[in-house]
Amino acid sequence: MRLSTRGEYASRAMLELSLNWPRRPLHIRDISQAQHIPERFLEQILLLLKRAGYLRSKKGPHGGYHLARPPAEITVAEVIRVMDGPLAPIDCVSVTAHEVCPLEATCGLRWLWKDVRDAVARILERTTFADLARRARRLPAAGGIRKKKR
Amino acid sequence: MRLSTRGEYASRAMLELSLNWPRRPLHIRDISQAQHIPERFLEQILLLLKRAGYLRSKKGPHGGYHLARPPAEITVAEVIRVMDGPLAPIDCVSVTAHEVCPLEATCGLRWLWKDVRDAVARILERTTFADLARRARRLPAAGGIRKKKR
DNA sequence: TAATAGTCGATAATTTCAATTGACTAACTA
DNA sequence: TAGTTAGTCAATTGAAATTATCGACTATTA
Repeated sequence: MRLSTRGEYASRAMLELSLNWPRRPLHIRDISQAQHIPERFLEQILLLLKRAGYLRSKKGPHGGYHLARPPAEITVAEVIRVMDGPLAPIDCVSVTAHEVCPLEATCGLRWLWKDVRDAVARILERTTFADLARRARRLPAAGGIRKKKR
Repeated sequence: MRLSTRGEYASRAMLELSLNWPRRPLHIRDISQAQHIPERFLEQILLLLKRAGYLRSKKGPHGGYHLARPPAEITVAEVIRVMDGPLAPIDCVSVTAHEVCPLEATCGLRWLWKDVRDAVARILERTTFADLARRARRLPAAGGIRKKKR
């Protein structure tokens, strides 16, 4: 029942970008350092998020990534789905992947996995990156969310 | 956010054993055939469940596996934990794994993953195999058994 | 045009997962 | 007690997914 590292990195990166919103773009490197994500791996992740329409990018000096929409309009569920696919614990219960389950007896379990899927989806679909940013800012904030040195 | 095949097989096998409870033991082969689970793989799974105290076994003719406790006293959460470990989507939020997260900014996400973990745990901890068996029996049973005539 | 910074495809490294194997032990039954 | 049934166990293989890295490329800016 685990979230992939990709999914975790993606949500952390999106949060970092949301904390920065709507200021100038962030470099891959800045996000990487702030969130301790391997730079080249993060590069891939951001590219996927861009292709999926959640980020925009700019090349060259003063380039970088920024959100394509305000944080309040992006849910965690969307981001996780882009990175990891359906939220459902098994396919026969997925809204986005639906697969017909050939076993009768499995059906004794189907409603349960559906309950789980729904519970997870409910939480992740109602939580936006604005919610996350709001709560992140309120924290005692040790060390440095804001980091300006170069 | 996926359930492993192991976890799925284990819960199917436990359901099969619960449907049979408290009659005589089931052979690995019977469970394997009823639930379409590779026999030698199922063997491993049942052994783990036995070692964890959920099953008892008997060798020789008329041997097989049976539940160590009544289905009403075994939750799905327990079985999934035996097979796949903690229910939590990430470790820093797990009740059974516990890991200190070194990042401040991540904490902006921590509460969310905790909510997800709790939601999943709540469902899987309140659902017993007796619940599953009850609902499985009630199904129309498309392939094999016809509904009883009256 | 030099430096910056994202783009892209390929692939390497690692880990996890699913499954298989063979040799073994216990229990029953004829 | 011999023979068969059935679970036990450790080791390992194979495959797939995941995580991560690389190098060459393109766009942008000063």
